Amino acid sequence: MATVKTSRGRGRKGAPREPLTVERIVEAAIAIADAEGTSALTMRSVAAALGVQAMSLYNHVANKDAILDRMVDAAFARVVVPTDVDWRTAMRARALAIYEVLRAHPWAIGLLESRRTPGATTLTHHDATIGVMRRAGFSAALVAHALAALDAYVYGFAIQEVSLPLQPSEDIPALAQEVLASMPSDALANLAWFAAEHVMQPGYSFSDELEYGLDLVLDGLERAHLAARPARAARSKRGRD
Amino acid sequence: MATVKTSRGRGRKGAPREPLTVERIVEAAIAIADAEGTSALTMRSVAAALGVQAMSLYNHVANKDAILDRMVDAAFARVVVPTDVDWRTAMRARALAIYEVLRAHPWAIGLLESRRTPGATTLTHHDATIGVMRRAGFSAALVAHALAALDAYVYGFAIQEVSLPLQPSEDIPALAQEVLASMPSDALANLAWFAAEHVMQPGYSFSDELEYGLDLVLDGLERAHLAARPARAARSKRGRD
DNA sequence: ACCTGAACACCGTTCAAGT
DNA sequence: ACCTGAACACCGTTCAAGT
Repeated sequence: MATVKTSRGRGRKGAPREPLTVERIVEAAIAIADAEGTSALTMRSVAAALGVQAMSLYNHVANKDAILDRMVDAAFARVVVPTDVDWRTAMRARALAIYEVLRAHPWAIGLLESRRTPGATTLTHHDATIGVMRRAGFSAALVAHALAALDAYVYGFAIQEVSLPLQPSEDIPALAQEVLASMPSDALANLAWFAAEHVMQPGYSFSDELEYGLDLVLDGLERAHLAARPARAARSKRGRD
Repeated sequence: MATVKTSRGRGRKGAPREPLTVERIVEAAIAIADAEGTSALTMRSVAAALGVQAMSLYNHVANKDAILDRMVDAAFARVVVPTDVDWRTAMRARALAIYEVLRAHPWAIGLLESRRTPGATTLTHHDATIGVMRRAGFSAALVAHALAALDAYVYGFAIQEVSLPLQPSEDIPALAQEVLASMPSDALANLAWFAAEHVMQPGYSFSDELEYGLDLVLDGLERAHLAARPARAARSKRGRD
């Protein structure tokens, strides 16, 4: 079919300007998933974006699953854990950074579930995170509580936000009206109350809920931390670390 | 190929014993997803389980997406919200029930993300949930906080659990050892400390973390609830409702 | 060593044809 | 009204062949 051979991708010297690498493959895959969603992410589409045939990818990655693993790792590489502030500030910043990544790359949420082999980046990140709490005097058990609770909350919040019926810009009140109209009016009286009282109010935005719950969890952890070691906590107020 | 026509699925009277319905299709789809995962869930596999051709399904459902929507709705139909107990007991039971559903049907977690059209069951469930808090005197804003925080936590916890590297029965300590051995030993000192101190301890089970974080969130909500209406809360201690 | 055409065994879905 | 065979335009992946 295609009788014309393009010379794109080749420099003046005749050598391939951009040789195919795992990094370039993952980069192209992320760009496609960001722009068109995971359903558009196929071996053929990734290859096409790189000006290559689908089968060439198999020279650099084992299969599509390997690409998905790398994509998650690459996305989370952007989450930095601040180490020069107190644990609460650091863990709060980390949670918000993870949330931003999941917002920017919604496909990462769906992929979290199926990826089971943490990359080097993920391991380093967790090491830094644990370090923040360890230096603040957290017991290993409390570190486990904090990691599980904070990550669960952020992941789950991102999931909820993605699965909302409509984009933020669209008319949520209108949808609420329509849904309510389709049912016996008194069957969903509480939902109607909630919609009228809250969801349909002018400034409503689900995203605003993120920090409320996050601070709820951080409050609880702080309380547990102080209860476990009140002496040292008081001592560290005046002095080092 | 298949020259033998079976008479299974037909009663003695010659009439189809189990006519194809949306309910039977969804039921079969759930059974397949539970047993073999979503990757085994195809129009052809669902049809085969019902002793029918793939194309017959289209007489009862619009497409595969419609089946997925129905599956999520059917799974969550099993979550009941107790209405004869105080709000905290009710919301705690609801959270644990949702968690149980997500554990029993791990495919539901992955589907949560993409399903955007709530069914009648989902709406009724939310109405009952809002009712529990409304009757306890929650403001609409606090109801929103509670719903977002609790659901985020439970969904996120289920996601984390599914994405754990290994099944509970397998040897997590062994994996931890292997991972640590593959890196420079001091590069992941905090992770090593955490693993030795906590993950590799005999009784370790990630599932145990669920209730800790759940109670953390419930504590925070209770505090907010009491702070917002201390007078009425005290009054309801002695008396009606 | 890296790239590729052709092919395989699958998908979801359409359509015209059967009863 | 409901079921179906054949076909379409896709998938991920293998393999033998090219350079």
